[in-house]
Amino acid sequence: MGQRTTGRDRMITGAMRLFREYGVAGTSLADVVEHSEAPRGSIYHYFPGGKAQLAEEATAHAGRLMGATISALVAAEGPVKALNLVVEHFRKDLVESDFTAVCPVLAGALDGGESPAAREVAGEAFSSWEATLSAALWQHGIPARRADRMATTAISAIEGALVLARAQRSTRPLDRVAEALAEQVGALLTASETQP
Amino acid sequence: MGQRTTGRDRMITGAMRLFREYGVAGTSLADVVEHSEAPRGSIYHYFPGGKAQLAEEATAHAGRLMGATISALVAAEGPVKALNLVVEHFRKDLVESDFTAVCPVLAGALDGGESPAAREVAGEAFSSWEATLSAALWQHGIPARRADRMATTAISAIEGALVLARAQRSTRPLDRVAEALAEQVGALLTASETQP
Amino acid sequence: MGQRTTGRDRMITGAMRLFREYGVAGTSLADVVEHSEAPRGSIYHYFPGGKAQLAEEATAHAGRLMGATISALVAAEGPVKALNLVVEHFRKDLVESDFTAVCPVLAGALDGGESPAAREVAGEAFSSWEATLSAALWQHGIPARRADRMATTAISAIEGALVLARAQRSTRPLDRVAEALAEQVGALLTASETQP
Amino acid sequence: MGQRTTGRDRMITGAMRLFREYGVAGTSLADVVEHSEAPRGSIYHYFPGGKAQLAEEATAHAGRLMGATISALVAAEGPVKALNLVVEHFRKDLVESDFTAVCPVLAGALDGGESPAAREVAGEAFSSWEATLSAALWQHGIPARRADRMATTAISAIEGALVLARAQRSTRPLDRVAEALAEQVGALLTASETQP
DNA sequence: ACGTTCGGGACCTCCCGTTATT
DNA sequence: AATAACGGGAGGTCCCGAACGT
Repeated sequence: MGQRTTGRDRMITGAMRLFREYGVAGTSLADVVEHSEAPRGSIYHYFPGGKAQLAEEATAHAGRLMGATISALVAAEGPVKALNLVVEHFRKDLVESDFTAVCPVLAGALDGGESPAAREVAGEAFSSWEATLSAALWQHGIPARRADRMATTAISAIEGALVLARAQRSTRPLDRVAEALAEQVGALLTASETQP
Repeated sequence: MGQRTTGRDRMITGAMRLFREYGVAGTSLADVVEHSEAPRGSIYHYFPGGKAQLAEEATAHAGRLMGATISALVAAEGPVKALNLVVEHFRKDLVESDFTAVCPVLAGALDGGESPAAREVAGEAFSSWEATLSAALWQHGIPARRADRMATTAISAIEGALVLARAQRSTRPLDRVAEALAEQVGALLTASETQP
Repeated sequence: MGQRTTGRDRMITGAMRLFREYGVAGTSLADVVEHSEAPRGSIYHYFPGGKAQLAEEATAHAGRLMGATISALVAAEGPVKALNLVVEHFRKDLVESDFTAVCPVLAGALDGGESPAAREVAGEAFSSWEATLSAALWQHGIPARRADRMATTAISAIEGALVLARAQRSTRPLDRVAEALAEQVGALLTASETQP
Repeated sequence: MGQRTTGRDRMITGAMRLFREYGVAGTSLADVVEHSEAPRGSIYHYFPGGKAQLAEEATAHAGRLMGATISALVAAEGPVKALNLVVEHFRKDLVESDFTAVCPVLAGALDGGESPAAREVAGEAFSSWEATLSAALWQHGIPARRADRMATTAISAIEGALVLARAQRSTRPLDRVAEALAEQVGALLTASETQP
């Protein structure tokens, strides 16, 4: 804490921001150093693994960030409201970037062969999100199997809606998915309360 | 009729195949010509717009293909089974490619600035799929607003599940989403039947 | 006479126009067919020798055109006024093209190895112009040796002034050369009259 | 001091040498790196502006070089002999290159749109040469207006004669222009001495 | 340690010439 | 005969990784 932002950190966050807009393959290291205001030659010093390592760490970082957010939100607000706020978070980034920024973890997941590790950590991030969400649903009385299905579907639908929203340059997919998820999760919750 | 596959066609399908595995930016035109067994120098002849045009046409082609499939399936099998078969279709490609191939339209939607047109046609493809699905749901008695939500959510969830499945190297996300969609759509349909 | 302009002619004149602005190497055959409104595939039919032949013929054509102009002018107006009108001619093209068009023959002379023939015909064109001018000066009483020097210098100075004018985006070099030539040739003529 | 020739310098001088023989458009960067024995990938490092910047710097370098030569010669030898030596200089390069090498600044001036900056610096180089020469003539008593005319004409005639000499594969145009310029400038000087 | 300078390679563009059509 | 479809090849851009100097 209180740790000043080092060049390495700036590179990771800068890369994250670029990856979610242009993808990993669509982002050059020159772009990263420019948007990070970091010296050109430092990248190999900080990331001996090169672009692959940078992609991996940026994906992992983004995965942890969003994972922490989800955990905090479900604990504080419950799963229904948490999902809404997560969607809200992505929608904000999307709109502010003029419908280009999707999700850095999605970018890592779709990296084409350059960084198998990035794909792997993306998978782990998604798994973690699913687990957090499923656990919260289960704690609200939803059977485990059904909670797993709902959690995976929610994460998938949000990530997918981001892609649709980017393509259509509209928040409509995101809005609709948010409504549908709220309705479906709400239905599951009321059902679990009436038959304990 | 009986029109033999021309170099141009082979390039589009080859590009489609590569784009869904490596993304647009992650695919080089050299790769395309190699996998298409098409002449190196003909790209510019067939696609004066270069890679951007190729990405646009490949995305459009994939969008129309899947659109036609969805239309046929919902007409023949009804929305619930249609969704299951669509998932089946994507799952097959995914597994056969060792968990790398997602959806060409998704690749076009995420193309980073190189081809705005590809993103646009991806958006149109998604819209068309949503419309087809929503119409089918509406014809089965589901209110329009709810049908729209469900259609968008279904497409989003499937596309998103593909990304999760690729990242986790597992069909589990796809399976779970398929089950959840079947359940949710089924619930809507039975509800609409009981209150005509 | 009355001969309609054929595709071949349009190509030569179009090439001439482009060569004097962008040079031979800087002009693509695609540009030529575009500015000539001639079909793409015709170029090899009309000019089996390809770009080299086109450059040669365009240079030759331009050389003959200007040669005829010089001949006519010196015959009708005498060498002093003829030189002025020749400069006038080049200046008009230069200004109308926003200081880009120099002389097609100069372009042919500077063609880099692509077409040795173009360089050769450029040399012949220059020789012809020099001869015409020298003969005219001699006929006005100037000694042969001095007439040759003057003719070569005049042609050289005009061609060089075109380059300077293009680089400086100004007609000043052309204007100064015109004045200097008029003065020098005038001096030679008056000198020859006084001591026959 | 004693600074060894770096890759960048070798590239500029190599480019200069090629440009004056094949023109800017007729010279490929591959040729430059080959004749410079410089690494292939360093071009963009040394010249971020690419070929345009290389053309600009090569033209500027050549312009300064010849400008310094002219200055030194007129100071040491006077304008008449200076012009003769300048011609000598160009003639040497021309003959040694088997009548292909003209003047790098002329090449920059004729660059077709690829590098507007090269054309501009060529214009400045010519202006500088003109100014130096005109000043020298004025210092020898020739009226300013006439000195300007003579200077511009001399530069133009030499540059033009180079083109004629290249086209005709002969030094004759250069020789004639040298004689004519010597005669004309000599006449002006004697005239200015007799009427102080 | 840290950062600049440098090197090979591969990307996309597109040009020129030839081969099939009409 | 005249044109369009097509092929190989090279050009310029620029990227990523390593070597060097500070």
